[in-house]
Amino acid sequence: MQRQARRAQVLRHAKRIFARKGYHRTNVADIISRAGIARGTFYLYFENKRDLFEELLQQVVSELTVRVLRLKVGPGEPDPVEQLRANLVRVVSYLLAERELTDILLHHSTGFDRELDDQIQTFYDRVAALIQRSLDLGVQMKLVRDADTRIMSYAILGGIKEVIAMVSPSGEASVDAVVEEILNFGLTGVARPELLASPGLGHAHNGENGGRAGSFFGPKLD
Amino acid sequence: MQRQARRAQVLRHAKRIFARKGYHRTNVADIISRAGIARGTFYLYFENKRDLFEELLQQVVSELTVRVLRLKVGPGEPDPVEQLRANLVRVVSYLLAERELTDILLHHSTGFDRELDDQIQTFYDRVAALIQRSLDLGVQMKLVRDADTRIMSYAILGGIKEVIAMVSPSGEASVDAVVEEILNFGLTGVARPELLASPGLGHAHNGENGGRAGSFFGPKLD
Amino acid sequence: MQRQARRAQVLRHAKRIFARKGYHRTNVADIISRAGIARGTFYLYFENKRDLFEELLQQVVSELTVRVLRLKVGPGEPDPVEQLRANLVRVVSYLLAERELTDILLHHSTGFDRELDDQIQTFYDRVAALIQRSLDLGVQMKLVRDADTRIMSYAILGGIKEVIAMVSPSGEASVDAVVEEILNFGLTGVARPELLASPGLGHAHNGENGGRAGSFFGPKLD
Amino acid sequence: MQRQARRAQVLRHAKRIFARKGYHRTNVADIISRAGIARGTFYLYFENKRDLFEELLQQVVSELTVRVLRLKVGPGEPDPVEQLRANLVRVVSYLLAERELTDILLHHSTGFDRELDDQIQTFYDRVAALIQRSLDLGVQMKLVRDADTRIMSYAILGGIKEVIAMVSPSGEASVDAVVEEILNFGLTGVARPELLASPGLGHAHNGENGGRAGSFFGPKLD
DNA sequence: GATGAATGAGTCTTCATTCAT
DNA sequence: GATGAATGAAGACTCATTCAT
Repeated sequence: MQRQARRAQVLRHAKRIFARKGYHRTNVADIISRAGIARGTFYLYFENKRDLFEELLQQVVSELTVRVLRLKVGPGEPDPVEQLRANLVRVVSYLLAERELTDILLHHSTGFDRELDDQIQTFYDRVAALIQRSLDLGVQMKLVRDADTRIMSYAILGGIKEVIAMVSPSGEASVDAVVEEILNFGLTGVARPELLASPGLGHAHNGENGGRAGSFFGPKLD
Repeated sequence: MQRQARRAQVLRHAKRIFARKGYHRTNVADIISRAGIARGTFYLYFENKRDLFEELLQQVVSELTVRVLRLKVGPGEPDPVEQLRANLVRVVSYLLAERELTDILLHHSTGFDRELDDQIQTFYDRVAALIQRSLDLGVQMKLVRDADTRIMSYAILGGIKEVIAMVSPSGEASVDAVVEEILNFGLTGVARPELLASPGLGHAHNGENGGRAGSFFGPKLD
Repeated sequence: MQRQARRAQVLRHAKRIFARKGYHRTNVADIISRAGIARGTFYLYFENKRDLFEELLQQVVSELTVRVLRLKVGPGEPDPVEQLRANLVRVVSYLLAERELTDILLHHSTGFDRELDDQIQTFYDRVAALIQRSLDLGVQMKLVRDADTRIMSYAILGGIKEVIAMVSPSGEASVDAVVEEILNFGLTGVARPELLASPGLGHAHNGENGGRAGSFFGPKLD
Repeated sequence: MQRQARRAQVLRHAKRIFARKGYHRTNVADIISRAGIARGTFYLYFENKRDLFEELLQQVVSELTVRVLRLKVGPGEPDPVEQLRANLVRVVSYLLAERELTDILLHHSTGFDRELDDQIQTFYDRVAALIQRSLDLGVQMKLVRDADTRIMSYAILGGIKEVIAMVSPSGEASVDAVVEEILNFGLTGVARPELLASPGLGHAHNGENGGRAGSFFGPKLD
């Protein structure tokens, strides 16, 4: 287990450097000097640089995969939104806690390899598929409007990624606050709810802002 | 002009290769062999590989910058949503028309250089700021719910990016369809509008159709 | 003759640049941009860069060769020292007038080519041989001490080169002053003549500095 | 020490090649193939080609610097000429022993770099200054004729350089013989001493053996 | 296991020279 | 003759990986 400890130590240092400089600007010399090991030792624990990087990437990916659960419907199951919220809390808290892995995933997980690129893309596709499934469920339950849930799911995924990317670097951010914003946004968009509660987009009630909403969420073109 | 034509030719080929393989896996040999020019010729038109890449990147960035207009409010100005839609149409149609540049921007614009990275980040921040400004405007006009518009703006930006990234490679997407999905999603989220104007979720006022979404868009925990 | 004028123009500009930067740091682009001609035009007048450089070098070399005359002895011939002085005046005045060529010869005429190197070396050897011949003549006439005239000749040559190199860059220097210093030095070295006018080196007369000269120009070891 | 041995090995081979071909015609491939090392190994020990060359150059320069001592005057100090001789013996024996470095210094130490060029020039200027100081001392002691000691010092320096350059390649020169020739030449020039103490040439005092050299070391023209 | 010296394939970049217009 | 775009050989340097100790 000494072996595992060493590996972990190197991974820890490499993680930090990869997060900061990305894969290509990080060289093995950086890693070993930070980790305080010899060049040869590095290759005792990792097949090569790419292998180490891949391991870090798979670490995030699998941690995240574990944290995203399929929504369950049925008697006795928690409210779907609660399930969403719980998913988000698990994901976001991990991402914010593991800022370096997050940075690697969001900023440096692209462009070495068809293989790694695909791996990441597959992960995102899986997440998007889960989101889409939830949406489809919502549509079935008439809770979600009947739109292109595939596009929706990627929009939500992208929103989450970008918010996390934005929030991540700047020190401490409240997981809950971020989750609520994402959740609200994903569910309701930006519009004030009372302006929307009429059939169709843009047929807003006349609210207190005297009819101008009509011109804001105006009629769709299509 | 002969000169400009040559440059354009090289840019065209390089664009394709960079889009496919990214910056690091693309070498000058790839570019020149595709472009059918000699090694020296390349350096006649570009200072170096990075310079060429930067030019492509700045091309997208500046084209997009031009296409995103600040919303204007006031008598005689078009409906804000129309302005949003117009922005989106300009942006999305460009991105879908310039698939390769889009790929470069979305997948390969990170990790060589502090400088280039910053340039891209600055661009995105500018876009997010424009979005946020529109949202703030909406809040003032009581059309947008009063939430963290900064986070919202990044969520929207991220949504757009991810949808474009998903839709771009297939090449079969209609600009209008994509724009409408994004717009609807951004404005109203996923929920059926008539379910929203209820207590519990987010900052919603107490609307008239209380409680129907109770089980799905249920009360926040915090 | 238009052709010769063009050539001369290019040579003039190239001369200045070569003098300043040497052969290797000077590139064809430097020369043509200074000379205001196109790249191709350069090769209309010169076979290549080396050819141009060689021409400049041969220009100095042949000018100098012409200026160094064999000493003539015999009734009616001028005093040998006058002949030396005249040689020096011709050489030095040329070198100081043609500072750029001088710089090229003294600082940048080495290290491209066995051939050019040899050419320069041959030139210097020829000059040294002429000097040696003068010295041998002097020895015959019992005016020059009987030493290794070959070494002497190179010492004189080196002295001249170094003095010219030192004097050359700093603007105007009097040809006559330089010539006299060289001549005096070459003929008499540094010692005060009256301390030497005794047989053998180092058997100085007791001068006004009370005998310490004896210890200064002390007895030779060999 | 293993490291130093390797460095020394590379330096040794590089020295030989640089001496033979100069800086520009020598490429890294030459050096490594001679040294029997791989390309990468070269850069393990030297930052780049210039760095290696600079090191060789500084090696000669500093060895020589150490070997040239300021003349000391005062009771108990050795005879000044002995000190000169000792300096020369140290310098010349080093230069003849290190033929390759000598070649590099004398033939290939010019024209890559303002910086290196300056370094060499500074070295020569320092040596010339030391020589000048000795001469000034001699003037004070009335042992050296009162002439432009600055020019004299460069003349002496140049003489030494040229003699060494001439003598070095053959490899058959005796240090002592060369030193004596240089010393005699520097001190007494070429003239037979007994002919010098006459009016007419240079700054000679009127000595007792007036006029015998009249026809050879005749009156100056100016 | 650990070390770090050695490796060499891979890339970029320069620049003298050519040649079609 | 003049031009300047194009050429490509030559060379420097990097860095992930190997291997003898």
